Amino acid sequence: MYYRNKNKERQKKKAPEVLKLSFNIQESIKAMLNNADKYYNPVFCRSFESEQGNKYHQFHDTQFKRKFLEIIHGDIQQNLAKAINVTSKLQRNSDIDRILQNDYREKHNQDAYNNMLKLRLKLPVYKKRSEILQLVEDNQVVVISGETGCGKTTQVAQFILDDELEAGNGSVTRIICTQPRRISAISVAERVAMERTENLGNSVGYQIRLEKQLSRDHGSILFCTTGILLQIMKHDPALKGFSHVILDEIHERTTESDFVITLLKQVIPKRLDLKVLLMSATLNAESFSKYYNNCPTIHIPGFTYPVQEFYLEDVLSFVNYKFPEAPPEPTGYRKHLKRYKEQQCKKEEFLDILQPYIRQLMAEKKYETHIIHQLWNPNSENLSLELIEKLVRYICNTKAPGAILIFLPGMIDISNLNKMMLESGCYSSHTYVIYPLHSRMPTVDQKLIFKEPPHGVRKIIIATSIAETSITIEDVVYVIDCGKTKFGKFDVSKNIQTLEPEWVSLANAKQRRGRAGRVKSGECYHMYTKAREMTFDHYPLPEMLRTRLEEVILQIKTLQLGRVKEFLSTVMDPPDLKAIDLSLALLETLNALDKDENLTPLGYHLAHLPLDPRTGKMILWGALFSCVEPIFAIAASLTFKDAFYCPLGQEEQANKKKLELSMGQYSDHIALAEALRRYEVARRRGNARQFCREYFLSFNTLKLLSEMKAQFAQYLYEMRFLDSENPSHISSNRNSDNIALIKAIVCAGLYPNIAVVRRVTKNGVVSWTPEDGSVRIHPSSVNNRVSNFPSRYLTYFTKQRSTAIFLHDTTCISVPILLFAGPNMSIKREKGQYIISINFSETIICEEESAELIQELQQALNSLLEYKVTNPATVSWSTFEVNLLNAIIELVSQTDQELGFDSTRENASYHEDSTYDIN
DNA sequence: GAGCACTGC
Repeated sequence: MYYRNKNKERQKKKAPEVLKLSFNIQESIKAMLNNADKYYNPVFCRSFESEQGNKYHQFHDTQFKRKFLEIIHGDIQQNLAKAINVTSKLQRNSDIDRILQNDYREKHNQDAYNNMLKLRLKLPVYKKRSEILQLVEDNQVVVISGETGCGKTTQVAQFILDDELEAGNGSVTRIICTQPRRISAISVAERVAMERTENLGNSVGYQIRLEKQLSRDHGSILFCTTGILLQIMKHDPALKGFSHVILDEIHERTTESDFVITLLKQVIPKRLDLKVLLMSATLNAESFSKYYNNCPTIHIPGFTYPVQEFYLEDVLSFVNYKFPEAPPEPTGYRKHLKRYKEQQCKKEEFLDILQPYIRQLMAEKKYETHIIHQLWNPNSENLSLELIEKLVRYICNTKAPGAILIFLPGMIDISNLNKMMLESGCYSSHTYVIYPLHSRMPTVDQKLIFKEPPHGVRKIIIATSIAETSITIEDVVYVIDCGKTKFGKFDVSKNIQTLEPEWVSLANAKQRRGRAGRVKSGECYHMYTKAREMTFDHYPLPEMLRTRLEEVILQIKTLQLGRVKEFLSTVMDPPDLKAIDLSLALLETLNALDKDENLTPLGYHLAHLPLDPRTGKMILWGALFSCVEPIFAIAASLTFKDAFYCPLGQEEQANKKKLELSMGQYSDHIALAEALRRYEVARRRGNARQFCREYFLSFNTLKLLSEMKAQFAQYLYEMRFLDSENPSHISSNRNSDNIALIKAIVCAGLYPNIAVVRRVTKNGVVSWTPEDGSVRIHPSSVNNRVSNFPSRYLTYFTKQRSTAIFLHDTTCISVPILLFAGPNMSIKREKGQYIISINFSETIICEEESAELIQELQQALNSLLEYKVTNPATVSWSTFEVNLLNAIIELVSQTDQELGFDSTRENASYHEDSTYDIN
């Protein structure tokens, strides 16, 4: 009874407020809308029937109209057929042939070149040179399989180039070679240029996003990321600019390389003179050959030093360790019951797989009984940092000098092991250096980690899978592989991204082992049994099967590859139809595709921006509303990565600094914008590095983000959505200091990603979304420890299920902002009041006239956006358009101040420290 | 109280 009363009381307190716009705002919206009738009705709200009967919005701009209709009505087969007849840059020119031939022959007289050649001759791949060249000569597609250290990445393109130069075919030879990572594209290009005793930009070049050193047009090799090749194919689908395409590391099965492989299958029959080389690790080379009608495969042996392997059973004989006993029986709670069931499942699997093996070990009597006893314990399959620490100590005490590399699943584990080691007192800084290595930790940007430590000091690196391929530390001799890795997936049935630890694949395990044998023979300690290894998958799941497909679909549409499902059924491992449907539905909601899967004008722009479609929409709004700096900064941070480090042991200080950057706005997004703004101010003053240290930010990331902002501005300028290609230009930043507006645009871009705050607990904030029910705010969000929110609504970009469903980045938004952002709200009249529901279980009660005005404002704004994307142009800040935008600005700003958000800047501003190019 | 790793004319 007491609780019921208390509850009632609570409900009373929560009696819904009725939203009413202030008189002034109502008047100005009315005046504006009256004006609007005259202005926009004939222009905005009419559609026209195109020749094909499809419904499109009215075009004025003929240039955009031409481009757009071309994409809508074209198809790849026609384009390829057309492209074949176009004369390419690669025209035979006997003068060039002769010059390049002499130039190449000349090299053999240089000592430097010949010294490099001596080294190259030692690579295993060199023994197969003539065989590879013959295969390429005889076949259009060849698969080259080879292990690390065989030299294929640096040599194969050179074999082809040198062969053609020598044969006098320089003018018609141009090789493009893709790499999955930016760093490798650059470093391979640099290495190859060095081997040819040239500077970059001659016969060797590279191109990655925001950075290039192109090679000459004839007789050359261009190393680039796979994404760049895809971009090239958008305007040169037949790849007329190239004679050879080499795709390296395709066994990694990135979405991009899988996509390119599928696309090339259509290009090959039309361009019989194009040679394609697919380079892969040995493990799955066969499947690529199969995919290309059993094209020939050539295998190249690798060269690495031998690595001795140990498994859990061996490790237990080196160190004395007891796994904790099995967990207690379940209690009645449902939550625990679920976990208990999971554990039972695991236990059964454990017994099925491992029992026979343990019996065999017993029979062989190779291991002592106490070890066998440990293996019987199902907890031996769980990650034990204690055991790993004991093993590290064992290696340090009994083995020869050499760096130790430890693979762990994630940040928490790295942090815990690091702490454990420091607190044990066994790793004095005179004899040990310990580096945690994670993409979000400051050590990734340090060069120190690659250096050999002073004599008598042992280097210990505690890393995630980042040290498998992305970061190579040469002097590693001992590898400890915990056997697990965190894996991002997309749960189709629940429509949610997940991140959970899983057993690695054999390919990962092999790669980890190989890290121990780069400079001399090494040792690898697997923290799982030989039996467990037998259950590992051969390879990780291809990326295309574990991510959302919006961007892939937009690519399919701009490349005019036809129906999405039809095309995706031709990739090597086609994604789930349900996953395709979910992404198609979202693109339709965003108005990027129409009901028939056709690209809309908005979709056309989103497909051309190097951004996720939601953040793409955000930057279009940012351009229209003239608040480019903060919005572009937020969009770049969300799709690329944010610059905030997680510094071990200083997490609290880092969180405080982030809170400071959020400027009392209850918003991670504002903190992202502010971080980049202050970085740019600091850079102009010459103290950017110091600023980054003080605020626990990554200098490298901020630098890239800043450049990305400029790239967005360039595209939008070319499309005429902006008046300047400089993102700092005053004309693009009239409203950059209006924080309420910034939040409104963030919300409009991220909509329908809205959550409602339910309650604040000791352990953080619990919120609610219609799709998932209860969700948590991630501890790294500035909003996780807020006790009193000015509004109950949050917008977010990333939602991910790990130990719970977390919203990683959040912005608290007021009701008017929510109304502005939600494009499909419905207004119902009930008991004399208007109830606005926003595709969302929460309803907002609104005073009648305000409701109508908001709805009309919404419609006018949507028409404006549609009109603008169809007829790209900037807003003329002196006309009706500006009245409409100002009315919206007023609407979203109004209650922000009342709610206690500080909406205007006092100390800091985008207009301070003026660097605007007024001209 | 916690984010494997990549990428884009």
